[in-house]
Amino acid sequence: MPDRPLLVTSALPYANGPLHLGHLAGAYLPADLYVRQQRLAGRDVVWVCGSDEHGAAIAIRARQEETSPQAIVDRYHAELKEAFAGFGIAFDVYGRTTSQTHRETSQSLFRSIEAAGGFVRQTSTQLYDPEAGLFLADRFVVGTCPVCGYDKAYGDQCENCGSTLAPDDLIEPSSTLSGARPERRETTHWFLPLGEMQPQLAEWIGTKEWKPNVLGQVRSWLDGGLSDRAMTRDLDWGVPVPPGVDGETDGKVLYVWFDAPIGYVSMTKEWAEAEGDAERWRRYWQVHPDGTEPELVHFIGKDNIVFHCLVFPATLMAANRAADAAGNAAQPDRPFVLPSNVPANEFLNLEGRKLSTSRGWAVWADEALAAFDADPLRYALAVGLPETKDADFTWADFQNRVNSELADVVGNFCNRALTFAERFCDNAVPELVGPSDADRQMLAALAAAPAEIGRAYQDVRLRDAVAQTVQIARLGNQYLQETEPWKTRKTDEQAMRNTIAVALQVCAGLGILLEPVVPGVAGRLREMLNLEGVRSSERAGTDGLGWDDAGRPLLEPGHALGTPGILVEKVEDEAVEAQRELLRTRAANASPESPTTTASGAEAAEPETPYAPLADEIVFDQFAPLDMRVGRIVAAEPHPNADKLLRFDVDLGFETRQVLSGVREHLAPEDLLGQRVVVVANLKPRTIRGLESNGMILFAEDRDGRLLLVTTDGEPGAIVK
RNA sequence: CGCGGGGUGGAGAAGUGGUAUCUCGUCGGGCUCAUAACCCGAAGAUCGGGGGUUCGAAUCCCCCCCCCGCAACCA
Repeated sequence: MPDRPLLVTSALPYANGPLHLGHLAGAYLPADLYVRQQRLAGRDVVWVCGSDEHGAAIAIRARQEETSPQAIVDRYHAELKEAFAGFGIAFDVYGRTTSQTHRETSQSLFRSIEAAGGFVRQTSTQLYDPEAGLFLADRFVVGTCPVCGYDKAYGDQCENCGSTLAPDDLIEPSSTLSGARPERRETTHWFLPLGEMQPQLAEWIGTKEWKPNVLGQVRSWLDGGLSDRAMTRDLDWGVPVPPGVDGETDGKVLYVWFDAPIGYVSMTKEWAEAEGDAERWRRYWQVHPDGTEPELVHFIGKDNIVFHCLVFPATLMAANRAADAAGNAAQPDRPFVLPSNVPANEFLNLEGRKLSTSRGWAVWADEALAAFDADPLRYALAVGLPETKDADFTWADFQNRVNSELADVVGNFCNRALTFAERFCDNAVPELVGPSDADRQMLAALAAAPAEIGRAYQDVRLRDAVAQTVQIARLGNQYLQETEPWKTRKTDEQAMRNTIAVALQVCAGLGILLEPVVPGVAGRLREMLNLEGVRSSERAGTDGLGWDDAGRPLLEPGHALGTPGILVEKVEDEAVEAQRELLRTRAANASPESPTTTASGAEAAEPETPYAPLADEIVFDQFAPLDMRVGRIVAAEPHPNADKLLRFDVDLGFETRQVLSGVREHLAPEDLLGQRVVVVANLKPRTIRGLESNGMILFAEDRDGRLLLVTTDGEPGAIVK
């Protein structure tokens, strides 16, 4: 069973931002640990990843920054690749979805599914921006509300009066992208008929023994009933819908969630080409002619579960069905395998708070690597992986784990054995003669380690695997304490030599067992031991000493050792304090909670986001209908039935009324109490999730999305004009 | 009654019917080969709360509370 070829994937990072510790802990470090161990164990494994470079978010961002999407993805692809390399994340290939191979692969898959009737086409009318040359989502259309005359109503609804609108209802509609007047055009998209495929998917999922968080999520989707999903978009950035399929393909691209997972396939192809055997990718993706199935494992964060457990498998099923239907004898294609495991991780918090890149609450990979080696970071993340629930990364914890476990237990144990050998055994491995019970027990524990720890890796219980590895060094320390070579040196020299011989064998074993977690440390340890011939954990192979060899004595008697030294440096207080300070500073500059006044806050770094363009000119008659009043907030509390809403009682002088506002994630109720704010008082009341909102409180929104109160000294009820 | 995951000594975790385990931290002791490291011992948990099933419940059933994610909502 371990002989089945293994393909591992890590979620493709989206190429519009840099890498942070949360990403690493979710889909990359776990996969790296898993894959390195499998490679050491001699497994035939390929690990693919790459940048996801398509999608509307990148296209829109390029427009806003007045640059090309290609320029954005080029920049972040290079950054991501470098950050991964810095952390020792050893993919076999790191590709990108803008590559030619990927375009061909995803188009060809699309075409064959389409040809076999695997898609359903559905037509609808949508607004089209003739200037920008693309279709617009409703919210990218603004215009004047036919109900209240508000001039910045969106295509789906008016934020002023609450009317639900269709883009067609707007007076003077314009595109937020180009300002052009949108046209109505018909558009047809290709849908994957998930509803129809549900029985197949359910049957397939039913046989799985995946993590509870994954299965729970998937079952929930199935119970709710799957609906068909569009696999194409009207956009000018992405893999074009292949020409030649039945239907209008102009201006249409594949939906990112259709093309990105196929990236796993295309990147495997690119890997195979680089290996000099272009057809070799099939070995890891398709059922072999002899019937053996490769294993496919997706490492992802919990936010990607539905795509990897339902949508992508459905795509592969559709492709397999298409291959069957084609019945093309000339090119009989073998079926794709479906994922055998999807070990999705939960999320990593930072210092007790959720990560938030916009609020500066994140540890960026390059910053962390500027301050620390990759290994200590890898270790601390690995022992605190969010495997079963969200985990918290703190710098205090990082320092503590690295110092008291990696340095004190592992590093110091090796240092004890090596320096003792240097001082009292001529820096060579003594011969084991007439071992004691303690010696035998220590060697037995070492012998059992590879299988036991290997099982933890195999089951993707990575925290456990790492803890068990450290446990070997802990046993080593106990063993040294028990056998007391510093005493037997004077009373029973052979006993001392036996102790050192055994301790050194344990070190040698650790030189392999530590490799998946802290490859740099493991390499240095092997150098100090002068232990050569261990196979690489960075690419698959069977040459040299492997995982299972870690359990047996690897050092011959008389073997000359290298130069002992400090194996793991401690993390100094100042270093972690500097990181905490960095985080604090950045968060203070970005945090909406920080009570900085306008005066002192003005010194803060200016965000790079451009100002929103000025809206179209209006005439006084359009402004006049608004009746705005000063109101004093006399009660503020969360909406009982909505996560983002606050409920206010506002005293308008002549009456007190209830107003709802979607600011819960920006502002704390207690900070708002007693404030005098500006209220749009003649807005038509509307009920939202069970409570009526009678007016609208005005807020100022910064360019980075922060909300601030618009306050005034006026008395409640005062007219604002 | 939206859906899913989780709540175990100060912190982080293991434990799916039979004396509550491990790591860190704390306190006490020991050792000196070693990175003020290591080893031994102790204190510390009525396993989120309440009911129930059982000879026996952290574990099974019911109700409730809290945290995280998804969905909804953001006048």
